[in-house]
Amino acid sequence: MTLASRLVLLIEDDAQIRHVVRTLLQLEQLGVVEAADGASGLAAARNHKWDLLIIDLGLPDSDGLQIIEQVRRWSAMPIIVLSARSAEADKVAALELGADDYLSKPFGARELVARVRVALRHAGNRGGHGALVQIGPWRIDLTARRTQDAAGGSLHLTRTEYRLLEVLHQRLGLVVTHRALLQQVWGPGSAERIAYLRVYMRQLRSKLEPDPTRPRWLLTDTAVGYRLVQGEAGPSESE
Amino acid sequence: MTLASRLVLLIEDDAQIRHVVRTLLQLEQLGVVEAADGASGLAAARNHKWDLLIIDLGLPDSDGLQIIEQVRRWSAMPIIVLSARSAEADKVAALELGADDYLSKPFGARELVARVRVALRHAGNRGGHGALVQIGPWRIDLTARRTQDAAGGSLHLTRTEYRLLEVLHQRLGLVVTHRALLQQVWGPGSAERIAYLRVYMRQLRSKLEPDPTRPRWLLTDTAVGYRLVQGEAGPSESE
DNA sequence: CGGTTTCTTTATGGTTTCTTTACGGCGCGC
DNA sequence: GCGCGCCGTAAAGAAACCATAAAGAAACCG
Repeated sequence: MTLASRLVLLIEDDAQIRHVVRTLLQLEQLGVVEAADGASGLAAARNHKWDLLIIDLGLPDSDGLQIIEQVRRWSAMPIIVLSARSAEADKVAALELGADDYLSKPFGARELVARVRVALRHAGNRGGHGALVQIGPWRIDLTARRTQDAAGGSLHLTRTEYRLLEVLHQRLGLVVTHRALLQQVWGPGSAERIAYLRVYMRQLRSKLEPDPTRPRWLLTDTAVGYRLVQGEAGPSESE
Repeated sequence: MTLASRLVLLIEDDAQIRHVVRTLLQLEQLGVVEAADGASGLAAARNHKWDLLIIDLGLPDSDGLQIIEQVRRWSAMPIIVLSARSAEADKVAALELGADDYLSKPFGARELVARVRVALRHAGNRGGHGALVQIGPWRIDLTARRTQDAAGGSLHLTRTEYRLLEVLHQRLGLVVTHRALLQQVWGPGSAERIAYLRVYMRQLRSKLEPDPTRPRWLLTDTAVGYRLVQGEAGPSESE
């Protein structure tokens, strides 16, 4: 997850429609998870943080309206309703319960995509923070590109430095090979320029590590790669 | 803020539809102002602060799509489109230009009301009223578009400047990428004109920052974007 | 319609960030 | 304890990026 892509939960019993919608959303660079019935859909809705919920009202096991009501008890995520029912009363009911949009089947592919974009546009305005990495005194928000300590002091890192931390953080605690780092940070074709890594690792250490000569969080695996470990304590010193 | 204080601008040439919509909205405790053509509608849109714009695409004097595009240049207010055209291409075009919803005529009264409520719900969630930004000596009311200091002195900012601040404020403290800023301020298709950003950031800094050379609130993230930070102290470096 | 504000576009010089190269140290196998 | 590979460190040139000024174009307002 280089750029944390957005995640959509799709609750729909008809496999064919599921496939169509999934394909459309994936073309929009969206991650899609499917649920085929209300029960598993509701469970999935609870277990992750979604950027959008698309739900069919005509589910076999439960009423889609009830699911909307449930979801709205704890989440403000955008909800788009798909439905075979096109009666006005159905639309009004869904919208009043907290849905943000309502499409009657059959719907056009491009219209669906456009309305999904609108929903995400709205959601995008609610700014959220990403995962925090803790390195010594520093708390690093990789998505916001912000690095602060407990006292509120801030530290400036460059684009490449954040990128490197991002890749290391994807494999938190595990070693990332030179090759993998170079490819993910500098793109394919940079696989042999290990010198970059040395320069940037040093740079990061001198910015983040209290004692850059004895790193506790940005660790070297000689001849293999580098590794990021998290936590206030870091690996204990053994002198 | 009560519902009664919300104002809706209705741009629609058909007097009959105007009457119907006005009646429906007034039953919702909404204030309604009507415009019968595009030119006066656009003028009205500029001259007041609206909570919602409802616009017919089939205006005699101008293209409704162009009006949407214009309005989005300086305002993020919700826009609902009414249209006799029900072709998918029309819907997609309107939604992509920044409309939030699209109803084809004939539409049901209750559905219109429900969708209006959804639009206002979104607007209500957005930042809220009295979104004040404090930058140095200046207190900026983004919704009212007024800028004053403690002594009562006022400062004039242009539409684009306010819009830029608005977008930055939505992600207060976080980086907003060049691309995101350009798209949200200048519309889609302006993604490559970073020069705009440079010019306007400088303009804002020279108006707002006590020392524009050394910005404390409007910060640059080289090769990434810009960010707005709030607070009297400003950023503190510890490098 | 004419003056004024606002927006767009371009050129220049300064700053930050990236890349490249060189050198000394450390550890490991011989 | 010696050679070899790998690592950390430093620094300087190159490239990318940014702030600034200024002027022409467009939009706005009376």
